[in-house]
Amino acid sequence: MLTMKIYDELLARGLIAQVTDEEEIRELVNNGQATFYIGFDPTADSLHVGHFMALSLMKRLQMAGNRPIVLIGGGTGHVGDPSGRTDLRNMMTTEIIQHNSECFKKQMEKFIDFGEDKALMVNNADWLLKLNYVEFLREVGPHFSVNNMLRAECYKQRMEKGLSFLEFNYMIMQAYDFYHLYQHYGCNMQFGGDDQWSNMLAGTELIRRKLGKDAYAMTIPLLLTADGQKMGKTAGGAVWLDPDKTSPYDFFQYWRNVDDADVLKCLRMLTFLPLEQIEEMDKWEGSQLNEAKEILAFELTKLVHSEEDAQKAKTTSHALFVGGADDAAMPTTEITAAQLSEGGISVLDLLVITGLAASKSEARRLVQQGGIHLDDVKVETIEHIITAAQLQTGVKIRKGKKTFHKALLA
RNA sequence: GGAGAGGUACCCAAGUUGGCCAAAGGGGGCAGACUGUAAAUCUGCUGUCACUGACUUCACAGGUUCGAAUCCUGUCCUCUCCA
Repeated sequence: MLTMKIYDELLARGLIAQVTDEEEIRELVNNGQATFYIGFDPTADSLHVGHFMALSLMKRLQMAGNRPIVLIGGGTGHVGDPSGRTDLRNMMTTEIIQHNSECFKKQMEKFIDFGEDKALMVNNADWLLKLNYVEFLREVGPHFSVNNMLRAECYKQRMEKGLSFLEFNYMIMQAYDFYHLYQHYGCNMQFGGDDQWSNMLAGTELIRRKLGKDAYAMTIPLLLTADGQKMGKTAGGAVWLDPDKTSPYDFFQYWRNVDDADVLKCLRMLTFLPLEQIEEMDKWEGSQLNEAKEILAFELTKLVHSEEDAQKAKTTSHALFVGGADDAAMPTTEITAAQLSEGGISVLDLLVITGLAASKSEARRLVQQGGIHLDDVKVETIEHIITAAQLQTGVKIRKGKKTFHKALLA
């Protein structure tokens, strides 16, 4: 087990979905001879769980001696990838793309070691944005068959809903990226989510046609829940890596609450725990899985935030669910004096201010349905008032079974 | 450019003989029961607010009418076929 090479470890962890040439890739990767890239389009101002999986793959490969290139899609972001989407992406302005790229960069530096030429970060805006249309068309256009492109899975789904020419070009841009990186940085491999498969193949194809050289591609399975949903999505949106967008506690809780059916898969794919240890957990059943979930949550919070944050989140989680005192990591909202009226605040207002309810109507419903507890006492009436004195010491609000929030007087 | 179909709430989708429509149904989400901070199941809720009432919604802007998601005009967008 200890001598397991990286490729087989990836395989064992379920991190390989499709490969262009298994033997070659195994060889390259195991011997640390791959210079590989993964592209990240700056579609938001923070990375999310989906990106995390790619980053952790990158890290694994880097530890095995391979050289990663992080490609920020500052250029492709202007076009928008239609893969895996049923609707048109909104066009982003150049300013937003730049801002997002910066945010990505900061977050990534936490995972990947960019020191001493061990890894590279490039932005395809640097070469894509200055392309000349006609020149570009003549350079790569002849190598793509529209007939073939239309057959690609990623476009098929869009054929019914409509696909604009702008998006149709995304594949070509990405192929060109690979070609560019191959030429300038000796990048011989591309990794990405399974939904990127056609785009990645287009790249290897372009390299073969233009240079007569071989390049490889490998995809990671999409992280799906047992019932086929994309992982890392909540009703409120994505689970972000930015602690200001998703607090370490909430992040911890997200993983603490995954389905039984998904725990082992997540442990294998996302954590760096030794496989032996994970296989051990695979034998666990029933409520014992709760322990596995906690390990999962702890490990991931540690990776994404810090060991300290993970410990805090865990302690708080215990305090809230099994009893205990330390609830330091509970999301907290400070109430200002200006938000009080006559020395207090109504439950409804409080719920809205803390974001536990999106509107007063929702807050009212929550209370009426018995979903709100203040310091473990059920709120019986929508007219309930919380006094300034109570806020002074801090009020623990519980919404439903597992959402906790603290309100404190500023 | 021509012909046709269509744009309804978070998503899908009814509703177009004008009032009984804040708008069926499903999904999702939230809450309650059950539980293991799981799944499945059952129940309720799911536009906003000053909530037994009022207000704003059915692509957008106008119009007809006592009254419009439903009728008329214009605009924008999508799909299908033709070019």
